[in-house]
Amino acid sequence: MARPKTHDESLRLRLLHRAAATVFDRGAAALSLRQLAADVKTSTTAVYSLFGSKAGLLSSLYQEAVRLFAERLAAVRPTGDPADDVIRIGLAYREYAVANPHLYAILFADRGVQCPSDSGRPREVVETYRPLVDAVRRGQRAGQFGTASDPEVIALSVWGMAHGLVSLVLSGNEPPELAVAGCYERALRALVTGWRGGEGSAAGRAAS
Amino acid sequence: MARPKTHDESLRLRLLHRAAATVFDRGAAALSLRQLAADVKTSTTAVYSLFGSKAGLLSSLYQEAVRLFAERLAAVRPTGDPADDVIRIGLAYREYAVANPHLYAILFADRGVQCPSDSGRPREVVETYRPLVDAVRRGQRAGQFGTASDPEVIALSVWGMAHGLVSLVLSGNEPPELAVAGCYERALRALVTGWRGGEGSAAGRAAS
DNA sequence: GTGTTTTCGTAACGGTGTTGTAATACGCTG
DNA sequence: CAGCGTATTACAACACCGTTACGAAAACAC
Repeated sequence: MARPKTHDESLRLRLLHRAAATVFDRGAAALSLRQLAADVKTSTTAVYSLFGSKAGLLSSLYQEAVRLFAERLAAVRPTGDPADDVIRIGLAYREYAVANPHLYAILFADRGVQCPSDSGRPREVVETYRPLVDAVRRGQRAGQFGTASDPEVIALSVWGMAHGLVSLVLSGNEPPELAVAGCYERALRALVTGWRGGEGSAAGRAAS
Repeated sequence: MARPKTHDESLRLRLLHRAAATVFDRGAAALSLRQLAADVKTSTTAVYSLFGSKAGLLSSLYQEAVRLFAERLAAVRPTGDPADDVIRIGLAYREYAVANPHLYAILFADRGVQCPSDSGRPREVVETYRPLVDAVRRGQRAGQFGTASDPEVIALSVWGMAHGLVSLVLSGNEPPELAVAGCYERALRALVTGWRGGEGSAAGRAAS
């Protein structure tokens, strides 16, 4: 009927791959559609016909990053010690973030900054912490965590601590004379220990 | 000697104030120097003679935000229960972040994104967690925390958990069926409890 | 060979931060 | 009081961005 399509799946992958490379080592802000199109020897129109907009391109990149992240966390196989599984998931979390800081930044970027089109759909990052919830649930059944709190709550606290310490490092807000790397695991273990006997045993009940 | 200066301290404050207002409710990305200059009825040159660049302006804004943040955390007066002081500092942390999300975002933004000029100097955010370290130190003396870890390490874990949970909320990565608001304090208390008896009492020593 | 239709590259639009340049407005001098 | 010197400012140009309108290109139908 008309001229043959060159904005096909192959070009889509090439664009995605090149964009991933740029974002990987220079960040999402350093990604220019003009430069990207020139690198892949096409025009900016290709990005718009294949991804809709720059936000759409970043959204596809986001999907890919989340997939890798979920794979990395799911690769932590359960052992007979669920509490230790939680720690190892936390370590894998940190490992991924340190290895791919810019992809990690895309994962946890502000909602407003990115994906203004499909902001209705929930972000899939939250799906990646399912293995953590499962580990906590197994730990509760094994008596390693108190049953006073839902496993989701305990998992969220671990998730928050991992994300917080990793974010401090990646954003350059690490205390100067104190390396997070050296106490990350100890902090996680302290938290796990704190959930053991149910919360609020020592300092609880005062406020709230 | 020449025409009178209008790019003086007064204009500097007006620019800073107007920029703060814009950043406060629309974020740093929505701040345009042209719009800012028009609002204050001057030219963009004023920003460059007073702040050097947009990054310089944001850096001044950063200083201001850090000052407010430090004030808010220092306003938590020590009581006879240091462990509870730690919790209350954590709650104040969250309160500030939720009340001023965009200022909080400036505080913990990527180093690369912002302040490319004065990136040599250490960031002052780390200074704001001094009250937390002090509270932990008092708690150790009172026997509420184990002495196996430096107070800086314990404080950093609390700092990380607060920052992590708050960041998850602000970036829109909160689990859908689970409000952080409802378990934030419980998580902090669990962590404090976990540091009580020295770390690693239950799940320790397995890895590492 | 002409028409039609789909597709794509180019160029333009409105916007940004930044910088070069020319006009301004005063103090000093004659 | 006129005019110069100069510090200081406003304006316009520059290079770049994401996005979009539009005309050219290409393959099929007749």
